[in-house]
Amino acid sequence: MQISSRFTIAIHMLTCMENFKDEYKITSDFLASSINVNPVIIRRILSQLRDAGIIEVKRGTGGAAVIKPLDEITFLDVYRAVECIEENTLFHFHENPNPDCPVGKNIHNILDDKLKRVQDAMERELDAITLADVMRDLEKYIGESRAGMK
Amino acid sequence: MQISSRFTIAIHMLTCMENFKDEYKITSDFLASSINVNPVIIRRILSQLRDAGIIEVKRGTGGAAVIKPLDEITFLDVYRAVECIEENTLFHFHENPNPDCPVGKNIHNILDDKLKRVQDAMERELDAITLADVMRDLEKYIGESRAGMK
DNA sequence: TTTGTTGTAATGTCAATAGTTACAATTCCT
DNA sequence: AGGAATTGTAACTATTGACATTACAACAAA
Repeated sequence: MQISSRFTIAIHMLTCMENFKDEYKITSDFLASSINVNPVIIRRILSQLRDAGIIEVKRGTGGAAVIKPLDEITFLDVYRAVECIEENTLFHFHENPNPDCPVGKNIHNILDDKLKRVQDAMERELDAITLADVMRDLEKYIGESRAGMK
Repeated sequence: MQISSRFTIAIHMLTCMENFKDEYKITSDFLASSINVNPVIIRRILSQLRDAGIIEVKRGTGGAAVIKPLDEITFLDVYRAVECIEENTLFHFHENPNPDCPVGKNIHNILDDKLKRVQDAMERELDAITLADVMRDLEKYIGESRAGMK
């Protein structure tokens, strides 16, 4: 099973919001056309990012904007905002191991700390990457394509 | 989205196969009763573990057994055996970013190495845990419950 | 040949993702 | 005040993957 595309869509959205903030009004339609998904998908994720305190969204008049310093928005923040996952549930554990079997009785206790180690390792890495890193790379790519056009 | 329970089931299966290898014939029905899932689920995972070279399964007469040293069976081996995931696909990327947008055009290039870092971190940790660790903990728990019975 | 078992196909149920239409609520502009 | 653009959300559908279940052919040993 994969982590849903909501995560990469959310990163894409934030990158657009930052990159185009001075040129365009950032509406769900605008974002939808860069990402190529339905505007309603975008609005749902906008709400999740807003609830996480990462962006603000203007009703009526429209427009969304990042409200946190980019180097304080980690991939983990975005992951937690859009992925409906509770703590310690990256792995789906089979529900009803047989309590009358010595293995079935103890398997949960045995595995829990090990699975947590794995999830922690992943989240540590997510926490070490920020939107500022993404913007830096974007400018590099855009700069290169400009140079190529000369 | 979560990693499917096939993974914890597979670890449970291997633990049972090792723990009961001298006492019982390890059939899919036997494993199913410890894990509390349908025997057909077990047989499918048995096939995957066999294809990965971790166990052997006897047709006709029945019985499955681990054929690798426990400390050489890592969680990553099991994960790869049962999780139908290709390399670098932990994250589901949205398919059609707009190539006419500077962000849409570059977002894949920008994110790919960062997502790979996250997946690598997770796999490194999975690679550091082996079935031998699980068996060691199991014996500890079983020992304690025996002591408690005195 | 009987028995117990594996391997696998076929089918069903359920949950989550993702797409879409529709529209009330909101806000700005004139 | 009225109109235009936009957000927030409900409702519905389609698709996919997980997991459960029944059924049975293939197989191996007693």
